[in-house]
Amino acid sequence: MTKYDPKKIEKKWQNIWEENRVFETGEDRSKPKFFALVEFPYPSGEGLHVGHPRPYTALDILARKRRMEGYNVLFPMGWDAFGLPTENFAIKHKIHPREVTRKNVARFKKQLKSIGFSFDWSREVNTTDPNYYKWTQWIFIKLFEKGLAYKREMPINWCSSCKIGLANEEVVAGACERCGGEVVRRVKNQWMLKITEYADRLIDDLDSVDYIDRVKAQQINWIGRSYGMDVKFQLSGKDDYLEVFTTRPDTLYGATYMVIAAEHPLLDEYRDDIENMDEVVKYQEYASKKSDFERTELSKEKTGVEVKGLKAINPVTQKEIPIWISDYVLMSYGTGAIMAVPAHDTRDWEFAKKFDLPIIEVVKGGDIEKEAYTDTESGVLINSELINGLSVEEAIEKISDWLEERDLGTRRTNYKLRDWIFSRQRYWGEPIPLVYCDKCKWVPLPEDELPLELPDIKNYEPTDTGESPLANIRDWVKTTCPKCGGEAERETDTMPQWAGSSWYYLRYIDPTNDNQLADQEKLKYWLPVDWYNGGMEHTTLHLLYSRFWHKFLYDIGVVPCKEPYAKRTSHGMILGENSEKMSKSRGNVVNPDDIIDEYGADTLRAYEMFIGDFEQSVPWLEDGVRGCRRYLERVWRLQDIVVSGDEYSEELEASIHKTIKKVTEDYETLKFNTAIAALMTLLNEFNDNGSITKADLKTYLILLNPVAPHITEEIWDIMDFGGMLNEQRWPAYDEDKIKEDVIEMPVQVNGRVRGTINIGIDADQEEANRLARENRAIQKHLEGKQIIKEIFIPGKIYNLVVK
RNA sequence: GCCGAAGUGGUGGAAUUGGCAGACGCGCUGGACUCAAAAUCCAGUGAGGGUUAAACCUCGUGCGGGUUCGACUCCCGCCUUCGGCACCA
Repeated sequence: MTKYDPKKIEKKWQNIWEENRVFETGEDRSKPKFFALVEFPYPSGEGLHVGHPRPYTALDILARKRRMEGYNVLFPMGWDAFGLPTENFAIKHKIHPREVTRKNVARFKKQLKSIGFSFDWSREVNTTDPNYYKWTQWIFIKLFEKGLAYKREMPINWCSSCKIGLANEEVVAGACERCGGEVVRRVKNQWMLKITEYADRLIDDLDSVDYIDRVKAQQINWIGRSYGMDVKFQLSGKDDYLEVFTTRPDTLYGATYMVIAAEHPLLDEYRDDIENMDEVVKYQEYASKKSDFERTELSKEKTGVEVKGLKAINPVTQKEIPIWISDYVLMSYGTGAIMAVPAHDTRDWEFAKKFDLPIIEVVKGGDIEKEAYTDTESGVLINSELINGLSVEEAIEKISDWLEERDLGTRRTNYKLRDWIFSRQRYWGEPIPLVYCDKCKWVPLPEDELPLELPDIKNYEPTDTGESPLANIRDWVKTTCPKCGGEAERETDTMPQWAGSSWYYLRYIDPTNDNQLADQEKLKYWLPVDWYNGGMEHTTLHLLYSRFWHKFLYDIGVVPCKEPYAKRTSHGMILGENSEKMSKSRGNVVNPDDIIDEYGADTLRAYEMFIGDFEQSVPWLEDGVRGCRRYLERVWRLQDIVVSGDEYSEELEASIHKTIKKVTEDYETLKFNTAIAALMTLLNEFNDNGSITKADLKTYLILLNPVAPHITEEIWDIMDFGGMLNEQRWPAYDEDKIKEDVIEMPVQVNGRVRGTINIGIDADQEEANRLARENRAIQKHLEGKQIIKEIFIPGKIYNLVVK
């Protein structure tokens, strides 16, 4: 027997698969289809680390298995290649981002190919390819035409020393990552997408898809739908009011003051009435330096300033109450103002205690001297004239009706979800294909002018006015209006990286179509994606954005179904040996190239899957890699013990059927670690048995093939089993062959196992009792005791309770 | 802080979803083979007690309570770690 030499056989089989186009997807519509999708990577300069192949191997296993089960499988790969790190690299090293991307993609592709994934490379897409982003721009224009894209003033992070806008990532502890300068919030006119218009559908349609529960929960909570009221508080002595959103109008009698966001427009409007404007402005400056995240931290000390000279009137008590500003109220949620009910809200309570504001209990049950009473679900209203004695639920209804009758409030659904800030003042993104004309305002480019290509420039730094670098190319910016032919200027903002990744799965279906995003018939056959696996870190942004775009495309008749992904699962992260996140700065990054070089791609794949629960994060341990290599060596040596025979060995038959069942089910439920453990167990049984038939080995190789495709193909070939392994049928199992007639049943006395009895699978309690009494170990625990209760679970356990 | 997860031997993890805790692998210990080493093979391996050896007993799934004949699994309250928090992707 030859030596197991992964270097040789892996390259060999990768070439054979490629030459024979084994994994290219056909259009055989008679077969059931299986569209398996993994999140396409961002081709960073660092290349792959061992975290990347984890989800890819998982879905590769499913793709390979489904092919053997007779499915027409689409398993594609591409590049999410626009983005900030490439641009920053380009700025630093004076290399065009296109060139950086080209190199990175080439490296990634070579690495992925060396792992032996069964991707259909003929369908590769790249978001930075003009033929691709033509359609990203096309979708944006459609959104614009349907009124779902609009411009609005939004705060951005502004480095006061570099004079450029910064990504959140570039702001470290309130300072600019590049220069350490102070970062403040500054408003900028930004393109926004109305994802909020789809909020209800994005929640409700989750009922129709098979996503793991924690993904659904995260999406629902992120959208944050709540039912409540907009309540008007009249401004004292003014013909104007301050509106708040509240989910608890029943606590209105307990509203003893109001808090508005530091950016609330009211402050500007009534600046002449405000007696302490200096103090207010100072606080506004203070708040502008904080992110929303820092502002809402509960643990921190509450800060705020009373707005003197302005008062509001509580609509039910008619009492005048003060208005404060504080950074715990955000302009981006609700109306940017709250009615504070300190007795029943923790933050309001802390604020009231600190600034000595009145606290009025309106729901009975807590001790408001000690803390806010917030767990009010079963409470009863007090100190609330109109609704005293009512339950919270009844009180909400009654007071809401009362307010609506008097035009003091309106029932409304509110969302935490905010519209999507779509503009970036950056170079390396899709240009927004709009033109501004004084006469016609914003005008989209006609379809035949797409793609609007990114112009070549030398300097990628944003301008010091905060505009994108494109604004400096006057020739490019100056254009004519497509509508009236007059003078016009191009939009210089680009799109965020999310744009290209919001619809890439569609392009795989028809990657070279020049006339439309994808052919209708093809979309009808392939959609929806049957199984989409990706990281939990993409649950709220990418996944939601792409569901939003898909729904929009459904609305305009481009795609045939409401949801893009029928099923969504999620993998855990692979950590470094020190159990910390792999990163260059921590120096714990493991490169798959090194693993392949030393142990082979099959070992890498097997370890990636055997390492632990697929859905959990887990540290990478090189010792474990060696264990998988040893396992494959043992598989290789099975060749030594093969004897002829087209039937399963009698002694192994039951185990083989059991393993087929276990492996088949475990692959489908992402329990790759236990599938491999079962294969290891069967291998041990093979070796204990001393010999195996050809049939035993054939089935074994097929079951292992999705995990370790190269070694199994090679053994199949050496054994001359005929054809290629990847063309074989997935084995079936026979339930009758697995069933055991007699089982070893544990017998407990007072809940502790004291022995086991061999008992027929269908035996009854009487039989169990007889056998248990015959068993000496069990007998010992029954002597001199009285049986007061017996629990017998057929086929499982027998428990005797004695006294 | 808010939302979502996780916590089991020296170690990665397993446990048919309330029924023998620790499958499978790693590591370690001992043995075989070898001039020797590596590789390979065989045996052992949760902790404590007990025995010449076994049997056997007690404890044990982050911490504290609870439900149950029976809890890693369910309930209540904590602690710790990880993912996300909207311009990293």
